[in-house]
Amino acid sequence: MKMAEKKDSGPRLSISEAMSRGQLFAEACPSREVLKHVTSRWGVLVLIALLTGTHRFSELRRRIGGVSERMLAQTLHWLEEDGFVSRVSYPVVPPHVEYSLTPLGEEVGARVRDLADWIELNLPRISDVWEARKAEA
Amino acid sequence: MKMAEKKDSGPRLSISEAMSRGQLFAEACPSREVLKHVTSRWGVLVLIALLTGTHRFSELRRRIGGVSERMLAQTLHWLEEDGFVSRVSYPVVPPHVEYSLTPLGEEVGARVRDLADWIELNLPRISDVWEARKAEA
DNA sequence: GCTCAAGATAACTTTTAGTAAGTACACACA
DNA sequence: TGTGTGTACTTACTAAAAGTTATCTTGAGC
Repeated sequence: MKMAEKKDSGPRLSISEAMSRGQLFAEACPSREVLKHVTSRWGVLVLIALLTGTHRFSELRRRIGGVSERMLAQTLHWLEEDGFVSRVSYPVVPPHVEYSLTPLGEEVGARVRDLADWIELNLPRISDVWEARKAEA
Repeated sequence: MKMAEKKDSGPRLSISEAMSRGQLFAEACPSREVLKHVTSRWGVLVLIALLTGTHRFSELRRRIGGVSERMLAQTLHWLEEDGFVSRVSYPVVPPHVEYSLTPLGEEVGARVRDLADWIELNLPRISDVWEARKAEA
């Protein structure tokens, strides 16, 4: 873990470049934590699912194929802590909890959906690349 | 034994629902694989870095704070396989390899950058949420 | 001949995600 | 009275992924 050349190892960004491009390239940037939650495997799907409105825990679980209860709970907790998801719990038995997006969550969710939509729309172009690579191998 | 024995056979999406919202909610959707590469911790940063032009391996390594050689190599390999990154290797010693975005990579990179930019721009709003939560605890 | 560089890779360790099970309580059914 | 069901978690365990370290290659420079 020897990072002796600290002065030389950093990115050579001018102040203006750093301001325009942000701090994401810096290791300790707090944005990375948020990005990690938002772009996590299940975070993406939770945000997209909640863009269509309020959902209960088990509705989300059924809708998002392959997610485990543990991961769904953890992902919802992350997104709630970052202020993207609002959690409303009704003190009834059996438990009834509703999850929805905050205004902040709707904004970030829209970007995530754009990215996901692009990928789904362009999947044929991507799988062409896969096929071409297989053919030449 | 207490849990329902019936294995969850996947989301019950009608064809029209599936077509309108895509297959991302289905467990076996190939888009998820692409999404995983694009939204991976280092994939995001590699795409954004390459949006500014061609870079060599060690330039990327220096620019993206905290990435290990192994992870950078793996991420570049994923993105190359998906057709987002073009790798040009010059047969010289020491090795000289240049990485750049394909047209496909520029398109997806733009979406990723939009998302990352939103997060950086709105980080103050998010950290307000963190602060408020800390204060009430 | 020794060291260095750049890019890659194999062996090893730590962190994270996924699996299975348990919890509490009301209601339905028998 | 007892069994079973649904809901929203939580905990303990295990499989998988990410991260760390060491090594390889090959010609140039010392």
